[in-house]
Amino acid sequence: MKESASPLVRKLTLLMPLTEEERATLARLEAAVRRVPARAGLYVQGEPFGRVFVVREGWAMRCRTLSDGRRQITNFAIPGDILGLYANLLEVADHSAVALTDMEVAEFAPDAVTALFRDHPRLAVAFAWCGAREESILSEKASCLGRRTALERVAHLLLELLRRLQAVRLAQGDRFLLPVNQEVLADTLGLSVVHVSRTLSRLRGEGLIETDGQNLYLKSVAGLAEAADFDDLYLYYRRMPVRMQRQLAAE
Amino acid sequence: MKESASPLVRKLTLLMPLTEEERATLARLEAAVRRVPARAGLYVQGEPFGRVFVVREGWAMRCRTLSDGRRQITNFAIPGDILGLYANLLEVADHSAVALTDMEVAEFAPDAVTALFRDHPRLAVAFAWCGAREESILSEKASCLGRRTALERVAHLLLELLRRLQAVRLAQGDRFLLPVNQEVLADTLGLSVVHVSRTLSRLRGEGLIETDGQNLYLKSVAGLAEAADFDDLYLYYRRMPVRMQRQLAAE
DNA sequence: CGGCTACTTGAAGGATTTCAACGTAGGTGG
DNA sequence: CCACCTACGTTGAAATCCTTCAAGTAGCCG
Repeated sequence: MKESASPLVRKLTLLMPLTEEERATLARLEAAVRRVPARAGLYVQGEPFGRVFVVREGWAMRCRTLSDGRRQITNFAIPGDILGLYANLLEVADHSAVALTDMEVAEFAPDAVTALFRDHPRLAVAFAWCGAREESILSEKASCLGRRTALERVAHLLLELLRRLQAVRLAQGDRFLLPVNQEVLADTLGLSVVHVSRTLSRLRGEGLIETDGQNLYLKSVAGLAEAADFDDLYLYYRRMPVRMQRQLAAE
Repeated sequence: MKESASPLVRKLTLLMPLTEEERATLARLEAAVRRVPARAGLYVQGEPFGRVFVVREGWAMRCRTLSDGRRQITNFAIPGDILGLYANLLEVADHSAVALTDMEVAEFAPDAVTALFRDHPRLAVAFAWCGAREESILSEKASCLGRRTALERVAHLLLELLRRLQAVRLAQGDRFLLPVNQEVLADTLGLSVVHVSRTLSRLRGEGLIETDGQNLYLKSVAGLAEAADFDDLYLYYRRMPVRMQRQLAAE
């Protein structure tokens, strides 16, 4: 793989080797690139979806807002992630996507996804895999919010982000940049800002992490994994089942 | 629609009208029917998925278990729901599916899903819609677990179940049978059994619900919706976007 | 320097959990 | 037919985790 490959290509390559033609198809899909400033909305809960986005640079969040302003961030989107994959299926968005940093995104019409499913079965599977993975991450988030303590949730989130960033080569060893403030973390973790601050202090105190502004260093990945009961199975970083690969090759 | 239509057909019909041929295809898919006793596992976290299931009768749950036994139920499966839709994409299951009651399920090989996607684009969209909806329900669950109080969570769950059961005609007005004990509710809601009991009492005390064993009567759907900040947008009970329908008709 | 935002810390309060006891209903076996 | 057992729901009291309120600090920028 070329070092210049897009984050999406890097991510999908973990799933299955891509042919030159498939790379070219993805490159065409990612041809229309746009910059999005921090805090801009990509799509908004209750309004039509509009377009599909592939994150190439920067972070976004997907969130739901209650009528009194309480907010739950359901997932972060990092480079390589797709936003609005189901735009074709829904009249209006069931959640919002908002840029957390300045971003570079590729955007295309939802119809392009339909065309991809029709003309490129292997890429269709890769996209379906992205959707399945999204669902699995959401599932794991539910088990964090419902059944893990504050300390476990924070440790779990940091490990998840590390693994996901490593997959698209955006971590430096066990270090990465977390470009969000503690209010955003609180809304991700289902905690108050104050308690996020305390919990991070505690992780620092136990020697599990170090922080320097937004720079994070997971000093003991093993210790964090133990503290969080973390198992990365749900992130799907395994090859596609062999049976599936054979089936696709036959087409 | 014939009254004898399967719950899956009833559910998909809400999305788009199905042709006779599509109904026949679904009937073939649901041909191999099997009974599953309560407490049996359909697939198990960490083990290969095996087969895909369509619930025809009875309830199941999808859940994740932490290593110390804590459990989060991520969703209930009721008649018309599909379990293991992504079986093809994953080597092993990221969660378990367990029967909550005696069930009747249709089962088929994951390859049948692949074939369906290849040969029946409209049904493929309908299945993708099921997946998208599953993700949306999970998202809403996250916002319940992370940002709603116990009372709101319980009210929200009851309303969600009512709407979903109504969609497959398994509710009697605002009454339905909830075939689970409070321990299961607790693991769904991210609460303790004791607090579920107290919260249900409170809803009864406020005249919002009545219970008689497992029979539930939502006395004031409006009151519950207000208490829960419930908006059924996330359940996707809207027709497919017109644009999408046109696109498919053209094929 | 003042004013903003973000983070931290202490103290008090509240929501929920845990522990424990009790009641009821259904099922089983003597 | 009754005694016993188990599963489930309820209720009270104490404990805990987390939130809220409040104040203080640090960094940044005009």
